[in-house]
Amino acid sequence: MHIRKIHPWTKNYAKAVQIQRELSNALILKKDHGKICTVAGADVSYDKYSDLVFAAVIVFRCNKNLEKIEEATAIEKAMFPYIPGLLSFREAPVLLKSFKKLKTAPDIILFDGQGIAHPRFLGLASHLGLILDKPAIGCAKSCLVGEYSAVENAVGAYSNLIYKDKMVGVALRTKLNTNPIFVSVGHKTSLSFATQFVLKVCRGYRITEPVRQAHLLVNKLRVQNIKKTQRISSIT
DNA sequence: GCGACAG
DNA sequence: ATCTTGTCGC
Repeated sequence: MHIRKIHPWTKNYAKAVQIQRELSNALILKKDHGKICTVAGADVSYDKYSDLVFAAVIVFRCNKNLEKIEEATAIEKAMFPYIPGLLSFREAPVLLKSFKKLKTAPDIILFDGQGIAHPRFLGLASHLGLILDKPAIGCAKSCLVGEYSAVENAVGAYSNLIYKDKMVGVALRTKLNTNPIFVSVGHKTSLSFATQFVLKVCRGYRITEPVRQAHLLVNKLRVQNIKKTQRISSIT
C-alpha cells in the first residue's frame, strides 16, 4: 500500500516532538469513512540480544470469522530508543516497511498503542493513520496520559479518559475480570465508532483479534529469525 | 525537585 | 518490549 512521506525520521528528540506538534493539527477526529469491510491489526516485537525490531500486519475481512486476507512482515534495526511519548519514532519505520508490502489497503487499522490519548495528541495510531491516510484506532494495554474512573466489570462497559479537559479516549472492558484496554481515535474516525468497532473484533481475549493475531505472527517471526541467525553463526 | 511514563 | 514455570482464580 502507498506510504506518504510527510517528514524525515529524525533521531533528535526535540525535532521529533516538534513534528508531533505540527502533525497533530492535520488529524481528522471524526468519522470520515463509509462501511468498514476490511480491518488490519499491526504489532511490533523486539530482540533482547540485538538491535533488531520486527513488525507484522494482517488484513482481515470484517465478517464473523475474521477471514484472513493478507499478511506482511518486516525487520529493521532500531534507530530510536523507547521514550514514553515518542513510541512512533521507534516503531513506525519498521511498521511502514511491512505496510508497504500489502497489496490490499485495509479500510481501518488497529494499533497496539495510543491514538490521541497522548501528551501532544499524536500517539502511534494517529501518526501512522496520517502517514497511511487511513482510519486508525489506538488500542493500548495501559494508560499513557489522562484520568478515568473505575470501569464496571461487564464487557462493553467503559469510562471516559480525560486529558487536559479533553475526552481523548475510553478505558474499555473487553473481557470479564480483566483490566480494561485504552481505546482512542487515531485518525479519520470517531471515538464512539472506534469503541463499538473494537468490541466487535474481540474474540474472547482482552486484546482485539486483529492485533492479537499480528502479535502472534510477529513473535513467530522473531523466534524464527533468532534461530536462523544462530544456525548461521554456528557454521561460520 | 518529585513522580509518571504506550511498547 | 524482553527473560521464563508454575500456579492461583474464574
